[in-house]
Amino acid sequence: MVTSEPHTLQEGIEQAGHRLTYPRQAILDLVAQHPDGFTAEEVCAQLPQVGRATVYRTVKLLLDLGLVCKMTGPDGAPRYTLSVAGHHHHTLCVRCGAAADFQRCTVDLILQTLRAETAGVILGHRMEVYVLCPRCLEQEETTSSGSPT
Amino acid sequence: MVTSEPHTLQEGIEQAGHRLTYPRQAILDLVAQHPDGFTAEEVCAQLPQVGRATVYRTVKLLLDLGLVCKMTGPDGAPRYTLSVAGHHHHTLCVRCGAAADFQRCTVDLILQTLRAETAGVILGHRMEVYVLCPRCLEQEETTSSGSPT
DNA sequence: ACCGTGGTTGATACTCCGTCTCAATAATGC
DNA sequence: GCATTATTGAGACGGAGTATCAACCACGGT
Ligand SMILES: [Zn+2]
Ligand SMILES: [Zn+2]
Ligand SMILES: [Zn+2]
Ligand SMILES: [Zn+2]
Repeated sequence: MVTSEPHTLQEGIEQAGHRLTYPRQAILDLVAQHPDGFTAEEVCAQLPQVGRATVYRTVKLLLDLGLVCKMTGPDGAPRYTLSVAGHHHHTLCVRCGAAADFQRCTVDLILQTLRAETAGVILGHRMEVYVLCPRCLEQEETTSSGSPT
Repeated sequence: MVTSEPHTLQEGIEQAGHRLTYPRQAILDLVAQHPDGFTAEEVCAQLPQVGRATVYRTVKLLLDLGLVCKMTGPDGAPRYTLSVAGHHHHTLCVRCGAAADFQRCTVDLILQTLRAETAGVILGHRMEVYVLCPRCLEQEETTSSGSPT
């Protein structure tokens, strides 16, 4: 079992037969430091030495390799986060964007019902739960009671 | 019960105190003819006499009034469809874009679990089911068995 | 019917996000 | 070290939506 489940982004890239170049390494490092998720533009901003095209390409590569997940904010803004194994979805903080996984996907129940009702074929689904994360919630409360401008 | 539940887009617009102008009327008519859903650009294309800005503004207006729903395709492309009363979601054909409602949203079950687990606050959710609609499914089968190029 | 007010329009410029192009560059195998 | 090939990055490009702003039109008051 040499080339099984990659445990790091680097491994994933190399196992897929892609070169681990400097720009990629930089992006991977940055991404790994943001378990809460990130946007492509955030990466661009923090790595001015790396070209925008390369950032987008690398994110897409990670996406194709299943190493990161693509999420959609309330306004449709795309956001990415490190992927975990297995079927899962995310909660997304509407304020800071922090993402968290949740595995329990009882969507299957809904799909079963749908499958029985529709003559078409179900291919997949998307689900996102929008939250105010504990940290932002706390801030919100502090602000509203503290300094009522 | 004079100004209750609007039954047409026109009524909805007027009840909200907005003028029912010609451009709007044209957009509303077109939208009403596309129960399967539509994109803003489709409307633009079919109504060259109406400015793009107006199309986008009107769609946004309908959205704000809750008369249409905004969906997100697998690739993130926005699409709109006439709204129905009550909490619901949509199935979206990945091929032709046709949208259909489904009311049964057992997402609540998931949310209950999440609520118990998280210290944050759940504000909302998004869910879309991607399908190959009956019509497209049929075509697919016909094509693959009929002309194997 | 006329006028004034304010909502509405639409051409255009602009922003944002992401992709494409293509010559220069870096990694790899020999 | 050299050829081969993947990768890079500056900049052009494209699609989607918004901002601007002068012209316009619907409507209420007279
Ligand atoms: Zn937060
Ligand atoms: Zn699921
Ligand atoms: Zn279809
Ligand atoms: Zn729901």
